[in-house]
Amino acid sequence: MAHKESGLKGSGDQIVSDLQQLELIAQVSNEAALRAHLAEQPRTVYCGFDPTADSLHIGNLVPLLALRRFQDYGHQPILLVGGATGLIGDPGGRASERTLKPIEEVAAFVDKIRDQACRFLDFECEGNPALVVDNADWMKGLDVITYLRDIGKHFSVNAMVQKETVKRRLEDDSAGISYTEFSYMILQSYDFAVLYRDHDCTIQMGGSDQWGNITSGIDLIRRMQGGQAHAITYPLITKSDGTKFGKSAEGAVWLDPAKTSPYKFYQFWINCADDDVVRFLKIFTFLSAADIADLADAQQSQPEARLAHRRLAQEVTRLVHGESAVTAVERITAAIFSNRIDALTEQDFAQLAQDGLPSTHSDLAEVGLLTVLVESGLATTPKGEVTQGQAKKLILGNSVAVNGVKQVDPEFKLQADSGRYGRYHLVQKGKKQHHLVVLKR
RNA sequence: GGAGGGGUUCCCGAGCGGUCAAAGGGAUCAGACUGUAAAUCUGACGCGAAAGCUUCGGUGGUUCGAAUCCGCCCCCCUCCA
Repeated sequence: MAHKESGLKGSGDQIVSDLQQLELIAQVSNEAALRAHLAEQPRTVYCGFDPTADSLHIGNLVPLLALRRFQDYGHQPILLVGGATGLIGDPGGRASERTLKPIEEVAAFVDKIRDQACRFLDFECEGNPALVVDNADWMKGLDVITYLRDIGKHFSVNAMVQKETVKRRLEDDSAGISYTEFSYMILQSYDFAVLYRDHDCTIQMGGSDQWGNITSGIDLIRRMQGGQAHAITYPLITKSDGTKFGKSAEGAVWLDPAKTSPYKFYQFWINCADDDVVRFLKIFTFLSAADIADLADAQQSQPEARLAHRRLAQEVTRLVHGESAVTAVERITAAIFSNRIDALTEQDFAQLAQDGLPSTHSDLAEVGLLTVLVESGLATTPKGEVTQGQAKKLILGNSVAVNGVKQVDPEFKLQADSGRYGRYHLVQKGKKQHHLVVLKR
């Protein structure tokens, strides 16, 4: 993903002010020192991503976009994939011990995550091309004696126990922490030290829950190499209603279109709360401060127009899935939420399925509504199972519409000739979930 | 290895021989109101149309009857060694 005009975006420490304005800085090791450091010459910044799943999710966009902002100011970003640390598990941000994943599985995750993350940075540009590294490269060969003598010796358990992430687990009566996870901090610190040594990387960025790990990396660099490094953390993204950010009904919102369709992805953003939209525009888009201020005004003066929401959804979807996905997804959205269903042409229907609206094609000319709800997965219980009972409840609860008409009869059948253009049925559950059923004509 | 405290439905958390499919809260889904928002109110929330069936770490008992009592096993936490 190219994004030229980098490098000349003002003096090197302007990035700090920018991030501050965007509410993207939770803590900084020493602001004055960091600013001086950045202003002096282009620097190298890194952020780590542990392979905990086969895709990144929207929470990972925060550091990814922040790295790109650094790159736009002429600094070099390093993207570290935790092929090794992912095998250990970070105790941070977790109330209890992780289940270790099989080694092969993590290796597969590493590949996917590397590919995904790369799209957000520029690897070709002059001067400060991004770099991807995998900490398995230097951890795999590390033997225990070296680990304990050369690295472990620099860590005081007394200090480690004081770190927030560890402390919380020690104080929790029901959790505790294994030696494995306890050691995570050492590994992450060592990463920083290796990057400092090999790439002159002097800044590490991470979530505010990484603060302890990052600062202990700074300490390690001072002890092993006598160097001075810096830390920047971003706040963990919260939602105004206090629920966890990044979760939708089906769980996390993934960047992988196979796991979260661009349509759902777009819908996630357009559905965010009013109180969050401006903040999200700052964090998840590259819009200028002026544009964001305009959108904020619009949001204030005519909230029902949802201009800010729409722009947010467009921008983020474009960033992650590209321009054509935005077009496709907006076509679906317009059809479903703005137009009337009877205004859709036959081509429109055909296009909906292509654009990524969930759909099924059936060989039958008739199919029961219950069956449709079950097979489409719309009849998901609060627990996450798909059952016929749930389908019936939904129908009886006045929650299901076919081609815009509510159906309250559980025995209702979709028939080809009663559908639009002799085959299309748009089945709707609640206000926001749709499924297109195409029958045999 | 020893002593003590725990493992309950998606999560937290009550229950401690029948009235328990299991209080309460959260999350989730739906309905109403709206703006594809928030807040609020209502309903649903193990499976099943129902009879009924399957749940309270596992297993074997005691009992007419167990999430609740007993034995053994597994796992977690704290302290001691």
